[in-house]
Amino acid sequence: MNSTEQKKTNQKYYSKFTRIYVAVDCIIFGFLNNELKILILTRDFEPAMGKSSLIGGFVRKDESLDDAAERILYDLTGLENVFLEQLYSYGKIERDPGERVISVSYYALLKVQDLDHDHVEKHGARWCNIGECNELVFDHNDMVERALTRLRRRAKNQPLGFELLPRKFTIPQLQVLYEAIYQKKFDNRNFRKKLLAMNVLEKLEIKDKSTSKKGAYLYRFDKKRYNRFLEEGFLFDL
Amino acid sequence: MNSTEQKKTNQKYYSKFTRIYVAVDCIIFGFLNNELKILILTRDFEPAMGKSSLIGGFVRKDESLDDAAERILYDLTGLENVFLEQLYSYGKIERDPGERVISVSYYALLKVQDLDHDHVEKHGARWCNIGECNELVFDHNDMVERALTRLRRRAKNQPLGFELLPRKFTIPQLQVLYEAIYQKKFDNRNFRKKLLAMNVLEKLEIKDKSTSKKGAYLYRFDKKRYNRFLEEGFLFDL
DNA sequence: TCAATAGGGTGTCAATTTAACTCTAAATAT
DNA sequence: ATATTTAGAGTTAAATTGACACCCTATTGA
Repeated sequence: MNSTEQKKTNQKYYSKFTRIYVAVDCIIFGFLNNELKILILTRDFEPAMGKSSLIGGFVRKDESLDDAAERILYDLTGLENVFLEQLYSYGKIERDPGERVISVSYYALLKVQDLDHDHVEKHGARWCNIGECNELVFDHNDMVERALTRLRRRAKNQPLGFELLPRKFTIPQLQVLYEAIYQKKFDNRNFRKKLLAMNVLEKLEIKDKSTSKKGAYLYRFDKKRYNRFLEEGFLFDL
Repeated sequence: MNSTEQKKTNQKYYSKFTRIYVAVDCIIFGFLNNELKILILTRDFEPAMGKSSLIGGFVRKDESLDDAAERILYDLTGLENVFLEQLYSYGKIERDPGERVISVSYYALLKVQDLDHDHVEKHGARWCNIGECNELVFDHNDMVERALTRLRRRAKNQPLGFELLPRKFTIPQLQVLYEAIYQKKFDNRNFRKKLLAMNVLEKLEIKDKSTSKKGAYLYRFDKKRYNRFLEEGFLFDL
């Protein structure tokens, strides 16, 4: 059997089954005004026109799931090389009242200072505080909740937090971020101690004075040290 | 706009997009002969006829992803109410050479003593040791690896291990299971200590003498105590 | 019947890790 | 110069973890 015949046979075999619309929905996290937020938009199409939803789109026939997620993220934000991870697939029959649609959710961590806010607003998207966006369409609230759970777990074992801050950041900034993620205060001495003990930060000789008179030293995440750290099998836990 | 018109509009909107075959593949774990194994089968259809693969099938239009996974598991094993959790979705364009297929993987934990082995064999499935089934079709090896990683993580934070043993089991049995899962030895005193400290086991007044002359006490997992335990926010870690 | 065997069951201690805690230093604004 | 504000550092007690060795019990077969 040659390749063409092969394909024909397959298509015949597969054609007994249903094909289904597959969508990707993104939970896009950002850290603004010392708060953890996600991007949402108001739907300008049916079903559920006028309601708030996550940013999503359909998977095209010439792209993988990951590609689709990257494309959707790029279209909205203009950003590439953003932290993006698949989360969970939602497949209830009636989850989208319009049609049978399966949705694969992804969550992204943006450095908001890289963002062109006008571009985002032009697409009708806006930032919504975690915990204040409970009125999303379909099963999007479940998606957000699952994303938060995942983020909280991941941020304990991997230095994910850095993905939400500028490349250069201070330790107090990082602490505020972690406090926003976990919704609780950390002891600053212990936070600093554990963080520096991991030895994945490079201290710069510059201070950031935007938040204090004294000024706080800037640090940079050192990916090489982090990789060494992973190979040695250590665990990151704040 | 009434409901029928609504649906029509949606279909028109959605119809610009591609529909895709969606499959479910199951990584079915079992504990036999003191080893952790998974069920695989030899494909009797194209593509990749004759090669080994996980157990899978296509999602039908009248069932959710979870339903499809349960159905596939039931058809092969005749079992219901089995531990089953969604794992990850695979969406590379060429992952299945026959057609564009997206696969949502699930992993299951079977109590093998509940299993009708003839029934399973009639379906052409067989048990394969973890680590000895590296020659699976498509991306199924990735699926197995991801399932193992997940199982190892979950088994630390939830008493998942019980799902792979009979309802009544001894502590040494459980330890052997955990050693098979993590591929390392545990200290039996520490294992027992931590396990019993969680207070989710009910000790029975019967001994199992199948593995020793002295006999080991049987225990039963106490779901009520476990739920209380979860509500109090404790963590299970061996 | 008694000795040997094979696996089951138990407690302590040292080392490490975690969590709680308070003050001084630096820079700016008044 | 003085007041204000945030950054940054070290100690100790408590809890947790991990290492470690011996006796118990039922069976088997000499």
